[in-house]
Amino acid sequence: MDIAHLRIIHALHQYQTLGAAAEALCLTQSALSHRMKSLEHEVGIAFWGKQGQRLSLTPAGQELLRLAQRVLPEIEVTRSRLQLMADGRGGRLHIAVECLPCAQWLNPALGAFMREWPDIDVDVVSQYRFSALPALLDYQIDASLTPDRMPHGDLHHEPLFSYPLCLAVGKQHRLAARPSFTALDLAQETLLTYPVERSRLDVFTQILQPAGLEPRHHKAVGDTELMLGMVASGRGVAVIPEWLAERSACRGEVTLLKLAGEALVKQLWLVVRKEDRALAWMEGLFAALGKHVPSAV
Amino acid sequence: MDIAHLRIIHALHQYQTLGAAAEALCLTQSALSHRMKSLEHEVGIAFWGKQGQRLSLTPAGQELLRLAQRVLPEIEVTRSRLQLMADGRGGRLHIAVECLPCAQWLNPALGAFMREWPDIDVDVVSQYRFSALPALLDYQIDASLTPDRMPHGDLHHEPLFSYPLCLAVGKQHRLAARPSFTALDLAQETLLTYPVERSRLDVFTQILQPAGLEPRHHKAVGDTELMLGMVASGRGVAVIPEWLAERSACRGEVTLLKLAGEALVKQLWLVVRKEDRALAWMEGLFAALGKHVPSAV
DNA sequence: TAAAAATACTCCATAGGTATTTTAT
DNA sequence: ATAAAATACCTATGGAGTATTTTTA
Repeated sequence: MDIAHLRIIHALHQYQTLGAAAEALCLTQSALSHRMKSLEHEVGIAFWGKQGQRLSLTPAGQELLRLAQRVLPEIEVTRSRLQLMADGRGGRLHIAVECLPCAQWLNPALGAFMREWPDIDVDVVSQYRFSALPALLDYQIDASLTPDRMPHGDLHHEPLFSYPLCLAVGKQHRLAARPSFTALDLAQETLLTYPVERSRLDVFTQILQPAGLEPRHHKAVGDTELMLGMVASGRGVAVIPEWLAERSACRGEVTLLKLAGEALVKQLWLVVRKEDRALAWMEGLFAALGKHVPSAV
Repeated sequence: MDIAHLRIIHALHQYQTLGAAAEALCLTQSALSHRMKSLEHEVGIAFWGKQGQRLSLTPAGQELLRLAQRVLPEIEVTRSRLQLMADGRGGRLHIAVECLPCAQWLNPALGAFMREWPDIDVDVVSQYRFSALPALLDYQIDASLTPDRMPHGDLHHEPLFSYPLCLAVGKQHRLAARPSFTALDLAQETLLTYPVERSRLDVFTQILQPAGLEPRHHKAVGDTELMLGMVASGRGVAVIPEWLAERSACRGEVTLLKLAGEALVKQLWLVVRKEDRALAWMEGLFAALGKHVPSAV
């Protein structure tokens, strides 16, 4: 049994005569007759009987017709989706986000892209935190938003924007008057971080651990606004991307200090498969994200 | 796009390697590779990428897989149904009933058949009252239960049983003591019939109209039990199949009179397409119905 | 080197065409 | 006589096989 058989039985039902059905299918009456006869021989049952000049479907033919009516529309949907993908107008963009604040920036930035490319199936997923690389290569996701490079010959890293990490402290904090901070300063503080392992927190990997220090206390806070609120009220300090804290700083709720010496600069990347890099809509995505670089940068 | 492509993508997903999938499909690895490549060229998009030795499905491939997962089971169901029909084990038996009392007899009689042939899709329909013949030839129904022959070269008439029509009157009725009745007797009565046109009522076509007579009153009653109840209480008389009234007569609620002269004998037929006549289950149906001939006959 | 997919090349099965016959109005 | 399906017959496409090459772990 083939899709062709379903097309034939469906067209016959629609156009009543084999000739008309054949024309609709860009085939000849003979071809349709042949094809269905072969299936009839294969399964050993007739699909129609001659009712004068008319053909009417036997119960078996009606069974086949029902299958056609269920299945053909689904096939058409898939065909057109594949066509859209092939034309570069449609596609799937499932983005994995590794860092929580990144998602906060990403969502509004995606809005413009989705308006411009309505046929792209856009989704943001936060699973795959550690396995973005294999997930990308395995086509489970189509892009990864991350501050860390994941070098691989089949992957393209699109730079989005770079930004310094800085220390947010409350207005009244003893460090607020200082222009910069050191690892030693942190050792006397209550440090607020996102609730992830230390190995994924730059404060530890880049600042504290190299100096062999520990913060006085360490509290995990899941929400950025909440975290900045705690900083504002003096209940801790936090090392976060400058652009994330900028708004709070403007409102005068917190003060931002750069790291003493060379500032700790991070880079945000969008990692995609090389094969997808040149797609028109992928270029569109890069452009749309480029236009949403945080004003603080 | 073909069912084969869906089978391939499905098997690949299930067995992980093309070789294993090919084995499951009784084909070679080369065949699967070829076939999918040709579809890839046709629609212009790749369905998988090599991930080392492993193949992983691209978004397009996943789209195709989803179609396969939806569609293949439906196709299998239809295939097995057609196979059942071809083997003569399955099939469809939609019976049109023309006369209301016939249906009352039919339903219990079908029970035994359905137990014996569980794969037959049995249904009783009361539409097609006047168009049973074309509906049969057009495969809209598969059998017609009727007291009237409908001669046609492609139809087979299976005789079920014959039965006399008789007049049911109340115990206290003036005719109750008589052994038989005439058309003239009816002219003075309130006649109860089923709510259908006169041309389909034997009382009129066979008895009253030949004698050029009319009943005093004529009331239509849809339900047999109700009708016999009205007869029992003297509110009318009814000409009905003897086997239908037999139960009430036994209970002494009504008295049955034969038509004077030669009794009016009817025959119940099951009309089916000649091509279906020899099917094993059709023979089974005839046998099952034969065993349910009303005891009164 | 082993295991897998892709490719080159060949073959033949069959889908589909043309022309004709059959069937029904 | 017309309109439709079935059939006979032919052709060529393309699906599937074997053998080989390429890729990767």
